[in-house]
Formats: sequence, C-alpha cells, structure tokens
Amino acid sequence: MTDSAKPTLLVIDGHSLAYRAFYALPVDNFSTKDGQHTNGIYGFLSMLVNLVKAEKPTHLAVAFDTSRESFRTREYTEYKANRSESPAEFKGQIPLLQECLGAMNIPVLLKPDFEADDILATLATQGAAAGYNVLVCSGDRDTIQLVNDDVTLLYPNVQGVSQLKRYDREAVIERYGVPPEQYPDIAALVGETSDNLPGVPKVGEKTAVKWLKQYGSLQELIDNADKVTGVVGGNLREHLDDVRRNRKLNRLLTDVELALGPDELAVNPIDAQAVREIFARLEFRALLPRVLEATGADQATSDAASAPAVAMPATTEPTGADLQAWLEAATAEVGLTVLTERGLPQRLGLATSDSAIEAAWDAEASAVLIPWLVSDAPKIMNDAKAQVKALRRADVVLGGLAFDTLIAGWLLRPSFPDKTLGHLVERFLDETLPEADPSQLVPETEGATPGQLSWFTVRVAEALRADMPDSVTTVLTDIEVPSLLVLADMELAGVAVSHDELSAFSAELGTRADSIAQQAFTTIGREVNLGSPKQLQEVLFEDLQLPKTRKTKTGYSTDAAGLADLQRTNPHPFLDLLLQHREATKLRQIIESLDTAIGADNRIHTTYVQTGSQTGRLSSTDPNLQNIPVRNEESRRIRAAFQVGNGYETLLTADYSQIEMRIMAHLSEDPGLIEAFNSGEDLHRFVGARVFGVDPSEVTAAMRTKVKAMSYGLVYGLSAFGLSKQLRIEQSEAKQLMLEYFARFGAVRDYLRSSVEQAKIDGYTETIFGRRRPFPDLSSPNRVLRENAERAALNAPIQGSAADIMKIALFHIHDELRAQGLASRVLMQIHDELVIEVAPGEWDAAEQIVRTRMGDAASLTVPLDVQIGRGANWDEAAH
DNA sequence: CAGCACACGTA
DNA sequence: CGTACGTGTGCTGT
Repeated sequence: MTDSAKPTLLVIDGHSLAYRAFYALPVDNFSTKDGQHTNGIYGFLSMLVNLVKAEKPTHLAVAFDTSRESFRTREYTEYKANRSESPAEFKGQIPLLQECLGAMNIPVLLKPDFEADDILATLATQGAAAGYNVLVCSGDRDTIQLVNDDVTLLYPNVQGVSQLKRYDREAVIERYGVPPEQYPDIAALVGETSDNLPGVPKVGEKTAVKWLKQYGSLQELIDNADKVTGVVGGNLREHLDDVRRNRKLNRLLTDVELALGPDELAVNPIDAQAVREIFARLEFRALLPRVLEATGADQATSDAASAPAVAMPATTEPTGADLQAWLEAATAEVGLTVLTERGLPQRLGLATSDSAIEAAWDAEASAVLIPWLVSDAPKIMNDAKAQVKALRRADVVLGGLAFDTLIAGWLLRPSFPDKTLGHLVERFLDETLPEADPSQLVPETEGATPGQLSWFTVRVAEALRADMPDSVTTVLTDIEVPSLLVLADMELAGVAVSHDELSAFSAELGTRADSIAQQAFTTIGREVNLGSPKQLQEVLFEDLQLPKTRKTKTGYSTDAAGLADLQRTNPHPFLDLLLQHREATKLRQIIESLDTAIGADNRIHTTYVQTGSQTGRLSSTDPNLQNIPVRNEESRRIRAAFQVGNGYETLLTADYSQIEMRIMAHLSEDPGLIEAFNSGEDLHRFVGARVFGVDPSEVTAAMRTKVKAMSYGLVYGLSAFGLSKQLRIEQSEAKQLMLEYFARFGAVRDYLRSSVEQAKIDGYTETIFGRRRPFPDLSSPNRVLRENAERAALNAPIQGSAADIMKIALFHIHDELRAQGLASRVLMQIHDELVIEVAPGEWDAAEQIVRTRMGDAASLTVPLDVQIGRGANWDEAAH
C-alpha cells in the first residue's frame, strides 16, 4: 500500500532498461545523420518520461554497471561469461544516455566492482528505512528480492519497455508462489541461464516452489536433501554446491557505499538548454516537449525568469550633466546595447556590473553620448555588428569596442547553437534573461530594458573571460573584433548588381527550362515534376528500369553524379535532358534570389555571420554571396551582373592562391612542399614531377589532375577509396598514388597524423593564431562518429588558419585604405578572395595596399601568393 | 505551416 | 568512405 504522504524514490537500472529498449525499437528508425544509433536512448527516455508523469517521484536516480567485471565475476569466473559482446550499435548509446541524464539533472550512480542492481538494492533499503515509497525499475529478475511493503518493482514485459508490470508483495506471491524474499531461493535452484548459473537439472519453478513450501526454506531443503525422492532428488544432491553458489551470487548487496543517499536524490529542475542541445545532437524532436512537460521545465523557466539569481539593477534615465557624470564615473568597461528601429538607433542602454542607465537617441542625449561612443572608452556588446551599423547610419563611428559576448561564446564553443544574449545568459550565468512573450499583446512578463541587457552583457563577458584561454582572448581582440567593424562597413556598402542583366538571363533560362521539360516528357511519354526526386525515382527505376544508383534514406539517388553514371552505362535521352533541366532551373533560382535581394540603391547587402562556422570562416546569408556560380562559362553571366557602382571606377579582385596547401607546407615543414612553393613552379606540376619521377615539363594533364586531387584531398582527410572514386581509378591505383605521394612528401603525412593525435590528447585543435575547436568525438567508441571527428580535426587547423589570415588581411586593408584617406572599399569576402570597389584614380594605391596587406598578413615559411584582377564587373575582374 | 530530405552552388 | 557553409524545392507530418 502506498502512502501518498510519503515521498517517492524511483531508482532505475539504466543499462538493463536501455538494453530492453534497444531490442524493442527498430534500430534503423533511430539513428542520426552521423550514423549514431539512438534507439536505446530514445526508448529509455520515453519510458522515463512516462514513469515520471505516472509516478511523480520526488527523488530519482539511475544506476549503471561500470563494466562487465564485478566482485561476482571474481568470485565465480563463469558468471555471465556466456553473454555475448553487446552489439556495436548499442555500445555507444550508454555514454550518450548518461549525458542526457546529466542534462536533465538526474543523478547517474556508478560504482566500480558492483552491478547496478546492488546500487538499486542499497538505495531501496536505505530509502525504505528513511520513510520513502520506493519504486525499483529493473529488467533483472534478481531485483524481485527487494520487494516488500515499502518497495515495489516495476518490471518490463517481454514487448519492451512501454509496459511495466508492478510487482508489490502480493503480485510476487501470486506470480511465483513465494514471498519476494524467497524468490532468490527459487532462482538458485532453477538456475539463471542468462547469468551462466546452472541450477539443478530438471528442476523448474514448480518443483522449486513445492520444495520450498515443503521444507520452509532453502537452508532446510539443503539440510534435508537426502530425504528428497526421485531423480530430481538425486540431481539436487549432486548439485548442492551449485545451489549454494547461485544463492550467494544472486543476493544483492544492500550496503554498497554510495556517493549519494536517498535524501540527496531530490528531483531537480532540468537544464532545458543542455537538454535541447543534446537532443538536437541526437536528432530527437518529439521527445523534447514531452521531457519539458514531464519535468515541469516549461513552467520552471518562466518562474526563473521572474527571479534571476542576482538582482537586476533598476534602470534609470539620467540626462544632461547626470548622464555626463555617469559616463565619467564608469571608468571600467561599459556594457552597451543599441536598441534599433528600422536600422537606426532608438534607445541606448549602458551598464556596469552594478548600475544600468538608458537614454533615448535624441539630440540632447546624443550630444553627450556621441563623444563617448566614438572615443576609446572600452565597451562590451553582444552581437555588436548590427548595432555598429545602426550607429554608423547615424554617422557615429563606434570606437573602443573591446569585447563581443556572442563572438566570445562562439570562440569558446563554436559548435553551440547560441544565437542570442538569452542563450549566453542561460549557459554562462545559469540565469534566465527576462523576455516579453511576443505572442501576447500585453505580455505578462516584462522584457529586460536596454540598460538591463547591457548589465547582463557585462556579466556574461565576465563569465566568458574566466573561461577563455589567453590564446582565444587574443583571437577575439586581435582578429574578430577588428574584423567585425570591417564587416559592418562591407554590409553597409553592399555590391552593385544589375537587375536588367539578371532578369534578362532569368527569362532566357525560364524559356529554356520549359522547352527542355517538354522534350523530356516526350522521351518518357508522361509529365512528371522534374524537381521531385520522388517522382524521378519512379521514372528512372520503375518506368525505365534503369539500374539502381546510390542508396539514400528514402530510396535511390537522382543526383547529378548518379545520373551521369547512368548515362554512361545505360544511355537514355531523358537523363541528359534532366541534367540540362536541373542546370537551367538551378541557375534561374540563384538569379531570382539575387534579384529580389537588390535594394533601392541597386545594391545587394548581404549579412556576414561571423559566428556561422565551426572553423573560423565567415558565412554569408540573405543572400549568400559566397556561393555564386563560377565553374562554367554560362553561369559566369551571373558574376558579370555584379558591377562597379556609381562613383567608382573599377572592381578589384584579389585571391590567395593555394593558401591551404601553403599552410600545410608551413605546419608540416615538409622540405619538398616548401621547395615547391619557393621554386615558383606551378604547384601541381612540381608535385606531379616528384610523385611520378619525371621532369616538370613532362608532367601530363592526367598526372597533374591526379596529384591535384590528392593534394586537395589531403586537407580533407581523403581515403584511398574516396580518391579512387573522385578520379574514377582503381582503388589499388589510388592507394599506390598515395604511397608515392607520401614517399616524396612524408612530413605531410607525419604532420596530419600527429595533429590528430595531439587533438586526441588536448581535446581540441588550434590554428596558427590560437583559435580552438573542441572535438569530443575523437574519443567516441562509435567508429563513425570518431572517424568523422578525425577528418574534421585534420582539416580544422588548416581551414581555420586560412580564415584567420584572411580576416587579418581584411581589416589591415580596410584600415589602411581609411588611413590613406582613400574612398576605395572592400565589398565582399569569399573565403580566399576579396572584392574591392576602387574609386577613380585610386587603382595603383589600392592595388598596392591589397597586395602588401594580403601578402604580409601572416609570416609563414612559404610566401603567400596573391592574384589580382581588374574589371568593370566581377567576371571581368576574375583573372 | 514547420521541418526534413535532397540536390547543388561556393571555397 | 573529403572539410566548411546556405538555399530552394518537394513532401510529410502536425
């Protein structure tokens, strides 16, 4: 009988329940795009949510085995020895499940040398003694012995974990015919095949119960074994040692020393943000709301919002001399928030760690604020770029920017999805930023004022600084913040794009696409949506009976590479028309998106997302100007529509040639590669000559293609398999090519190997300038995850160093153009290329600045080569 | 209507 | 079974 006034302690055997879930749910339906299986985790958490909702435990813990070894295996080496290795698909799931539980603030209990059931037994015993209703949830029958008036067992039925059967004292007696404390006696007699504990031959549950009833206890039975009649009696006498051993081993320990006792297992609010993150990683979606609901986290967050851990200062609104006085008193860094309206400043919030003020952006206040804003007085902002732009539109050039919390958070953890100050407040302060509910006309909770936002920003910065290694702080101060100010200018400047040229091209492509579609329909005798992979699969693999291509999640691939392969082996007019249609519609789509992005000033203003990559690169959105087609003649018409703007003379493009291979040469110190770059010879020709043992003049186009693919592939962690596929050569030939390559450029291989090894030790990689990227998966037991992490870790220092170098060059160029009073300006950055708009008469000066600043942005053991082009449009300016 | 899968553009 | 991105389309599930 449960007493509702008592607290409820729920203790769960994590391993056994997750294992049950693993077999109950189809493994194929539960895996991430990285190949991590998640069915056991999902099933366990799903069961847990149901359990929490139904039982409403006040105290909760999950216990795990630490390994297969325990005091039992030492006592009896055969114990569980028949258990086969758990499937590879299951193994990696336990650590991830423990991570989930961590995020949910549910204690995970482990004790080396003991099994999870011993932990459950100990907690159940302590809990019952301390006045709890105890619920034990386990898939191991041995836990039946724990049931008593205070302890109930929840046992999964054969179907899996969705149904749990409740065993209280009565239910055990009904099912097994003996009280719970006698169940181990039955088990000892019968034996437990799954634990490799043989019992008495021919004795099953029925006989065991009969004997126990007859003799009263196992001890009595053993003492009177000679009185037991029949064949089974003989068997019993022969196996008495087994029975004694079984009974010894199946007794659960109730006095394991644990780090936490029942009273310390009180249910805590979950870390909603952490749960979101890990669920995102595991690609769980439906589960999140269920978890939040069951744990009351959706409620908890709004409660926390009204009660931050540290009291917010009230925001005052000083004016005139008072405002002046506040600014003069704030000698330390000041948090700054510029509230904007349609891209212009509206209100400003300023704060130190104990004071917050705000001011409307009007003539009176700005007269006092502008000198402070443009001064070197140090300022801390969150996601400063948009605010810097707003100020600049008001002709205020912000000075003294010392710290950007959003960028700092990203530098510390580039993989985290933090996008707002609210996220940072949760993660780094463990508090909740008050936010008005936008769905309510009159929100119940008030959002933070700009002054309070600045106050939070200052405090988040303080927390971030404490976590930031020096090298990361240097990257923030010396690379990211200066870049931010330049990116703001670039976005404001935009790039002139001709609507007329784009729309003419778009119309042409539209007509062409329609005509191609009609022809394609004729060849197959029906009309389908050529943009639908699903319908295309029907046409290709059912109607036309073409051989199957690469498998995808939903069927077979219809991508360009696959279609080209099909065309080679099974030529069909439809295939070629489809490819042409794809090309025309894709181009048209890119053109349309660019066209709609052209502003009233005839220019496109992209947004560079400074925190948009894990490596340090920028990304570009709305629209993305970093993926404008270039690889074929026709598509370059799009680039031709990017033109020099009014008041300017020409476009200058500048790009680093082979910057990643140069960084590879620098980092690996490979003498051959260094010589290649110092020789002035074409890189791939030089490498080809070495690899194939010929004179550079004898390197054929085919040889050059091969070493080029090899060189680039190295930077990405390419395998012989991948190389053979890329070059359409035999895997053996690819392997041979790699061997020859490394025979000549061995230091490259050594560097790549050692850099991954170092990353495994450190847990992160580092660029030349100290930018870090953590790689927790390098130590994952899951091979797919681990090998993916290894390739990414191999690439990160190279791609990241290139990104660092380009950012340094970018702001050096910008700053020097300004310093020399030139009007020429940087418009675009495409990873290793810059596009600059040159004002009349400034070509020579601008070219000089660009060449010099890109060339000396970093001092490597090989020179940084810069290619410059000039033209009235982007296509012409390409060299 | 949101989110997924696919396909494809760039460095 | 090669890294890093963003976007548009079709389609499915809420």
